[in-house]
Amino acid sequence: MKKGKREKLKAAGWAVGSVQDFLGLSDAEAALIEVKLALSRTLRDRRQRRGVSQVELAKRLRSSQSRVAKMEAGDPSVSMDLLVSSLFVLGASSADLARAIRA
Amino acid sequence: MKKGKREKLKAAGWAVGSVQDFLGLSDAEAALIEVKLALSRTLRDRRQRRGVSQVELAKRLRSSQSRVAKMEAGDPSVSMDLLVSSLFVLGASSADLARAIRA
DNA sequence: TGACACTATGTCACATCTGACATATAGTAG
DNA sequence: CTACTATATGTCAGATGTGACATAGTGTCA
Repeated sequence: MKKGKREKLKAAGWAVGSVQDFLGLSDAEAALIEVKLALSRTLRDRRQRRGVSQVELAKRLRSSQSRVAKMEAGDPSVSMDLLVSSLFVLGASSADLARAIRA
Repeated sequence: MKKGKREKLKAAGWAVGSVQDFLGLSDAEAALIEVKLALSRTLRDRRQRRGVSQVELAKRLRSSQSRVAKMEAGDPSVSMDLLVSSLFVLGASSADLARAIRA
């Protein structure tokens, strides 16, 4: 799977949909990126609402603050597995997850 | 994150929920596994309904038949990113994805 | 019978993701 | 100013995921 494209995307600093064909992304690639960005936003929102710091969340995940920052920044190096795990660690339910994804 | 636990799980051949504390899975770990298994089932169902073979799906994904088989078998070596990509390649929408997850 | 299509499972080299660490910036309180 | 907390960003060795391949099993059709 391609991944370099998302790097360019971030460099361009535009919304995903608007640069899809400029970057030559397939519909499936673009859809996946959009879902991951939606999870990123949901994660930051949920964490902040709960008054949890990135350091604290990292501890609960047995990860590191820098990785949490990357998750919330929509960094392409972050897997969907990690994003979803983080939401669950913050107490989200499957229904919450489904709601976050439904664009 | 842990992964060996899911191997045991498969070996045991039981439903996820029922062995959660036997394996010492946290709620978040168990929830993630359940979501991935739900995606597996949805993938097989969608692929079959569309009359697409594993070989054909693999071609569209630029992956291989064996990986598609592992996806549908709920193999722990398969990432959520790949499962979701596959659903999108099969024409699923974000709403379809959300529906599959809401277990 | 044999030939064919579909699927399952194991292995492995290589690509990607990961946690940890260093470091920088911004805000706030003393 | 200093000290502290929170967050961002880059790097890298080691862990995990990946496609490709081999091979086996199943069902179907002639």
